[in-house]
Amino acid sequence: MRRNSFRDIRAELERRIARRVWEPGAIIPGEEALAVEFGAARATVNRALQELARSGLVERKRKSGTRVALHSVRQARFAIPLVRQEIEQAGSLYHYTLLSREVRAAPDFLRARLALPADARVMHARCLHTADRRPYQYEDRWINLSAVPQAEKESFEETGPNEWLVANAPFSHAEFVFGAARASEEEKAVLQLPEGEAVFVAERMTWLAERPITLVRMVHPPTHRMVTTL
Amino acid sequence: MRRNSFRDIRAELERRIARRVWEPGAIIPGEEALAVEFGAARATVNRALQELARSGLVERKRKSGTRVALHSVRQARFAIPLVRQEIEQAGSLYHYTLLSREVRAAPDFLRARLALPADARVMHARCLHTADRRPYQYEDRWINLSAVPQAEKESFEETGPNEWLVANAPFSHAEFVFGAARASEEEKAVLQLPEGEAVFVAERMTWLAERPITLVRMVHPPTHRMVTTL
DNA sequence: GATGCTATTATGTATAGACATAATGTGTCA
DNA sequence: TGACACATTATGTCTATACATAATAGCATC
Repeated sequence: MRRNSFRDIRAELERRIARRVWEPGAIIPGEEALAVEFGAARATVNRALQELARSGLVERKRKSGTRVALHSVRQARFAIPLVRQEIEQAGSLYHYTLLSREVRAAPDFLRARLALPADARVMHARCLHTADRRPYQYEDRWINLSAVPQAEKESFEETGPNEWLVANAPFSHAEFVFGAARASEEEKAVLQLPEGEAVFVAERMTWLAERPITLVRMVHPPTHRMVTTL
Repeated sequence: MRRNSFRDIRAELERRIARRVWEPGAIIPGEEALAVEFGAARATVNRALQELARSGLVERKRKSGTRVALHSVRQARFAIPLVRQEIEQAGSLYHYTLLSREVRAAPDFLRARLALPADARVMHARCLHTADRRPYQYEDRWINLSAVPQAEKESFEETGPNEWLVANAPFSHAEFVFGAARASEEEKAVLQLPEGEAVFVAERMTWLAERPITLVRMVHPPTHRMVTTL
């Protein structure tokens, strides 16, 4: 019969926001008042409110207080699966091919995007992932060798850099960019697309504690769909 | 010169994982031991570790302890802003135009996707959202009038159905689909795109407690980027 | 009236101590 | 040997208290 766990408090606050007990934009009672109401410590209420703030349901500002977000800018989650898993879960046959692998100085665009020093050495790998022998994803990857020096010893003939990095170079922070584009000549050739076809492009940059790890551009045929639920 | 804030501790733990002080899969010292090491309370260390666990960098289990995650299969979140906010936050001028509005029987494809009965009546609205007078998003929306009957009274001349629905029809469940495609004739005309251009397509279906509310197809020019961080 | 200091206030964070809970190990008994 | 109760242990959570910090309002000053 405990009503004072931070989960219970969070759930009750969510309920009140959903039922419009507190209108969007309205200021809700302070931590102290809620603590009294729920018979809990302020720290417990604080935890509940912090989680609501993180999920975007409320906005908090010192001195001002906590208010229900105006346009509940809700957040959706999507999983970041390995290509292999994604394909095998769909019941298809996965196959990986390394197209090229090269160690070189970082090109300017890469240095700019990952904030690398002028003399940075990187690995550039291009790969193709197929599902049932049909092109599924063209992977164009850059790895910062000063952050992941062991990568230089890897051939990536059997295992792709994606799987290798997941197992050997954890990351703490990532940035994703999704978009559409017309297929470049190279993409058209690798993915076996007709002239002028559209492609779905996902780019990912990852860092581990401020150190840039990798930038990858993943290009899919236009049949590809990224699905997520809320 | 305090090194005992939970942020400092979290950062230091991230650093050690990054530098392989603790290998992936290895068990790291317990909260008590870390608290002594950092000269902080156990609760502070706990908070740091919980955040690392939430971001997927470590896995925690009672009694067993905390270990560095092997395959950090992770989830990213992305915000779902209103188009207007998205545009205004970028410092651009937002403008909305209703292209068409029609009440009709649900077409077959819609009945299939939203599981509507044969006699379902729906509203079909087509809108254009511009940023600095340039086409930004073409919105093709279907609203289930049996779930949201008040929508029939709305003209949607001034306020778009998106904003109206957010304020008037809460949803409990949603499904998102993202993809790329070649612009259709209609999309090409509305978004003023050259022949054969690619478009970024986002579709959203929402339900309120099993009742389908709306299906919307949002089409963007290929310059559009959906960005999210982790 | 504009500027800048100061008090106030709500949230943010840290702490010690306590108890809860889940997973694991261990010993007992049939 | 196997089932089951019990002890152990690391994480999970709550409390009360204290102080930190950001944002605001009000006052004083120029």
